[in-house]
Amino acid sequence: MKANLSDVAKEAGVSAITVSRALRHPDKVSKKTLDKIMSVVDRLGYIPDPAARALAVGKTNVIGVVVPSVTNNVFSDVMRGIFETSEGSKWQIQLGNSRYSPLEEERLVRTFLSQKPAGLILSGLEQSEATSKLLMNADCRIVQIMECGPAPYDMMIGFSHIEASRVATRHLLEKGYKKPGYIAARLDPRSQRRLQGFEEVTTAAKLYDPARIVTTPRPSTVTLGCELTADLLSKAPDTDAILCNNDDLALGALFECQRRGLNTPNEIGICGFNDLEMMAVANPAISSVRTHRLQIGQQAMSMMDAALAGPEPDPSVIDVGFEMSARESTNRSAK
Amino acid sequence: MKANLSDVAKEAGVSAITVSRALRHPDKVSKKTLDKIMSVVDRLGYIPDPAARALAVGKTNVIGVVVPSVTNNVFSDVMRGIFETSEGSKWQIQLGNSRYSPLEEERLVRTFLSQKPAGLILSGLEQSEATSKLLMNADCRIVQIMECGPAPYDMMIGFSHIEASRVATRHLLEKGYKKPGYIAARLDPRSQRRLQGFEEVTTAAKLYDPARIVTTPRPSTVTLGCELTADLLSKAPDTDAILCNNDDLALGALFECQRRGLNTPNEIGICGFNDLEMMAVANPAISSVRTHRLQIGQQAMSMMDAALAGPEPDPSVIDVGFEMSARESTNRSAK
DNA sequence: TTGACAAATGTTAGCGCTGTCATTTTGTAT
DNA sequence: ATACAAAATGACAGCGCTAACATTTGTCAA
Repeated sequence: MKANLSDVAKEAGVSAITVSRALRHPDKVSKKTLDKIMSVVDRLGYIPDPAARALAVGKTNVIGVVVPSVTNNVFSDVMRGIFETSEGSKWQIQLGNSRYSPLEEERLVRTFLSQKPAGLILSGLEQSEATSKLLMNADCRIVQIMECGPAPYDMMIGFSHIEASRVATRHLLEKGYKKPGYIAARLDPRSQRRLQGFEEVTTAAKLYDPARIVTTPRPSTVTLGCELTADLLSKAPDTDAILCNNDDLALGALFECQRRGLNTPNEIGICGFNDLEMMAVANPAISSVRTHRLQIGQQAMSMMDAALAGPEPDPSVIDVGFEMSARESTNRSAK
Repeated sequence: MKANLSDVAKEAGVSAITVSRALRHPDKVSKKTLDKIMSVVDRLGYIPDPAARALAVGKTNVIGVVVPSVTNNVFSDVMRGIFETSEGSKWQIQLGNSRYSPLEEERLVRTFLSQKPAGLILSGLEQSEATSKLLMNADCRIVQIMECGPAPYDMMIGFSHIEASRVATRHLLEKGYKKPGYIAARLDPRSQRRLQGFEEVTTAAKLYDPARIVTTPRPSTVTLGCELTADLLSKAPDTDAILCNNDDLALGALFECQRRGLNTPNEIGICGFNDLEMMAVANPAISSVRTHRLQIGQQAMSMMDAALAGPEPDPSVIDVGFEMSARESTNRSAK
């Protein structure tokens, strides 16, 4: 019932390989036969079988994407960028959710590699030993996203998390906060580097106090932001600012402070991370570090496309940076 | 360099087909040879080539999932459910983002079908004419998610959006609100049915006023919730409650009302839709209609798995319902 | 007109796997 | 020991496509 290459070939009065060429390398076929073939393809509604092609060529059009979470706002933005940019191209995006587990990531990479993908997009700098080995020997292009660091497998796009949190911490200190705390959930490597940036800067300013750092392995939610804030404030009631590992927590922190009648920013400053759109419209508007999530997704896909299409993309490592979005929630002098 | 079936066969001293059987139908192979083959498989690190298998069998292990948005919280929860439940199974999830466009959905369905997938998971009741035709003739199982309605292609899991908004609207009326408004963004078919439920109930109660309905095709955000609320309040300043098409808008509505010094719930009630976790911790806590998004994803995948594994899943159409989460933001008498 | 070369098209074989059917081995009852 | 069925294994072909090489056709200059 479904037409295949030789059906089209027969109908067009040419050989199968000519049809194949017409479809894959139209410039290798004369205008006349090309037209004829195309009209037959249309008429028969022919659609090539990707499995047969994959078998013959030893490669697929699959680009595997491994993200640690599909619900996290950060990665949904990245994913959107990837999907948008791949649209219309021949690349077939295949998504895997590693749930922040290096082992699950390894399993996914294995599955993807068995499909002989054209490319792989992975999150972060560190993979399990085994995954690393797989990737080194992989016969496909690789883009690492979210972070910038040394020794990429291939290509890379992201920013420095430690530098971003240094900037946010300095912002709090500049605003005059003297007893800054830190709350974090789900300490993946990137979160840990952000915490590290906070510790560095506060230590240098002689304002470091481990009692003001509250973390949990639980996944981040707004509700958890409330709980961590409550925790922090019970352990160290004199805390005058909270740097939050992400915006969910920051919103939760704000809600919790409101509930306790603590004025933000005067009694307590709050700063988030990522700068989700809602930060700007909260009351008070919440300061945050803007990260370029959509752009990371888009450019990761563009780099991949470029690398697969032809000449090497230049550069192959991109630091997209970040910006401090200072708002009311840390503007102590205001009001 | 990479081992294939016959490498394993040679090494194990059997024929290729026996290795194939050992892997696919272990019960058709004697214990002794099975053990030998498995040890060789391990030693050689043999991984079957899915493309070759697909070509031989005329079917893949792919399950295509088409969602209208990868950033929308609703669908990220659904996706999480699907990914979680598929983990460990042989099914390979492939995700497509239709961006709420029936044409893009059609393109995706075409691409998926060309891969001879085992199954397809689609969002919503209505597809383009062409998509419908494709799906009717498709040689794979289909699960429609998010909504329940008549005439499923195959299987279905969701809830009644119109009934859900009727319940929410009645909740507002029961709480004594007399001039309820409605704000909505991105009017997909499901949003439209929710609006319809609101219109029905307010009309029946003789409280319907088109001036209190503000909609936009723009994608939903918290910021947009602020804007739509501002719009609504400028058009109909005496509005005493807002039913929001989703929780992003509801949070925006709350922020905007706070900014205007309007007390929620006394001067203005606010109700959202979906009941994202953050609704419960806002100040005041925001009423919403809880929808079972994770469950929809999980069960959609279970149904699919069951249908592909063996006997027909029963039932093949599931209404997971919803619950009204009444909170402070609509509790007029409180405080 | 002819030869030389490029462009266009065709032939053949094979990618790695599994369905079908044929054959061999094993187990069981007489 | 024999007969017979059931279990286990194997030979072969083919899924639909494309790389590599082979052949034909077309073009142009001498």
